[in-house]
Amino acid sequence: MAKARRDEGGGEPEREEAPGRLHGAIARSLGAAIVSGKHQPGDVLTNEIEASERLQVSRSAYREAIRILAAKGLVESRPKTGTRVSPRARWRLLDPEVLSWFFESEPSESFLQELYELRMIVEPAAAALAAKRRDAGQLERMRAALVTMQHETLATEAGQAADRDFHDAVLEATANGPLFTLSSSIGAAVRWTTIFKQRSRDLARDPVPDHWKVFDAIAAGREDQAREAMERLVTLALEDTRASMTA
Amino acid sequence: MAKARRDEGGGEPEREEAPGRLHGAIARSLGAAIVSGKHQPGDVLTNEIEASERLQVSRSAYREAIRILAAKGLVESRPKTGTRVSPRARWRLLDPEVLSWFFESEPSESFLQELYELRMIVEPAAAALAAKRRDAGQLERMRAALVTMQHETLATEAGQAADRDFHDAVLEATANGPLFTLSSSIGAAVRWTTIFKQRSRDLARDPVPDHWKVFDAIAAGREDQAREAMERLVTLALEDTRASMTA
DNA sequence: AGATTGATAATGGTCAGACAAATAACTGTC
DNA sequence: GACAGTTATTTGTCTGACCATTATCAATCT
Repeated sequence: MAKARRDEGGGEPEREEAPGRLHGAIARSLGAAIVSGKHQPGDVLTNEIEASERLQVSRSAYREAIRILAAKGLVESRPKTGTRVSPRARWRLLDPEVLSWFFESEPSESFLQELYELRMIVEPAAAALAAKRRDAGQLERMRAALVTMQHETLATEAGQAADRDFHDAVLEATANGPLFTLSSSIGAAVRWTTIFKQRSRDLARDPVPDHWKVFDAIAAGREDQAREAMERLVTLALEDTRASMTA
Repeated sequence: MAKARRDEGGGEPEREEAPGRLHGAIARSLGAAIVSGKHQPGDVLTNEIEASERLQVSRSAYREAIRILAAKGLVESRPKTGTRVSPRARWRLLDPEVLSWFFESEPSESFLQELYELRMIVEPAAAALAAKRRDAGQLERMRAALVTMQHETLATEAGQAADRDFHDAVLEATANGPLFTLSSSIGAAVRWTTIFKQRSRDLARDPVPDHWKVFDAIAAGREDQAREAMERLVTLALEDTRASMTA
């Protein structure tokens, strides 16, 4: 009899999404607490025995979580001293997971600003490279993304995903592995642009035409034009975001 | 009963300077094997029991190593399927440790090229930002680095460290956290420039004057000038490296 | 035959408790 | 007061067991 594969029918208060692996969940929770400032750099975490007891998990699960955080530069462990939060300069701020932990609670305005600055540096250059190296498949992916974006508008999740996908495709078309790694960071900035704009109900400017200009330049192989078009796009996005933030 | 084993019964040449934590050593060894292509994306690693037995370590130590690699996007574990090497697009290529694993064996020429491309995008922009925001302490750090560099030349370790420190200080002076994160990547590229140049004994061009030009512009607060000076510096470094590589 | 369902087995995931190693802090000595 | 040895605390590692997930394949039903 069709055993429910997914039934969480108990009286439990609905948990979030998939709890996934235990160590992952612990890492996420602790990581979010760190990047949000609940645990500040220099703070010493409660020792493994107590911590694992409090969380009702085994010490090994807790330790694996700590290893994850350490791998991302958030904490450092030493015998006798314990595990302490590392100075912010060592955090891997561009790691996708770290980024996502940042955005679990609302990130600070200054952090968003810094991400935008990075975008402004990276994306125009990426667009120029993409104009030089894009292949047919990548062009098609960009085109499809923009079509979807136009259809769905940024009000739907599908539209927003298409937006991110476009920027992702541009990065990919640079054929530069390290550069492509920044995709998640760019994506995070893009996502929050939309969120802020939605929030203020200020959808005055339609971003799609700006995107098409970038696309056209990349398709035509015009590097400088692509760079400039992307620069305009990011500048406008930043302006919109800033306007929505202060509002 | 085997007690804690630290002896070298097998004869594996692991005589480096890595007496650190065991899980860290395992992660490093496996990570290096992955980025060097010894284990290719899609490959399934031998299961935890066998792997830990072969390495003569406990399963927990091995698992913590795997967690580290997973946190850096190099592998993915699932029950029944096992742990497999992730597609390259998920690797955190800008993570300092991943980078260092890359450089444990000689990295491919194309990878170095990509890092240079990133440098060319990031560093000029960073220099411009630094010109706008640098404080006295950061300026002094840059100056001191260049003085050391001049004294020691790039033939000594101290001189090379000073070189990296200069570039690091510039990144720091941007007052942009995410951007500063790229310091290790830039540093890796800088380091290899020197290695290649040393190798070919072709120390024709003295890089110090180029550095001073960047410094002067940053000290003077001239953004455009700083950007251009840094652009020249990186371009020349790339040329030198390319020349040494083909030689 | 084809699709669906159920059992099987392989693997990672978690747990428990013990001992080892490192080291900050303390203590006694000179 | 400086130094050396001791101690206590914490992470690090080990062992062995059991749980959870899921790809695979066989049995069943349509």
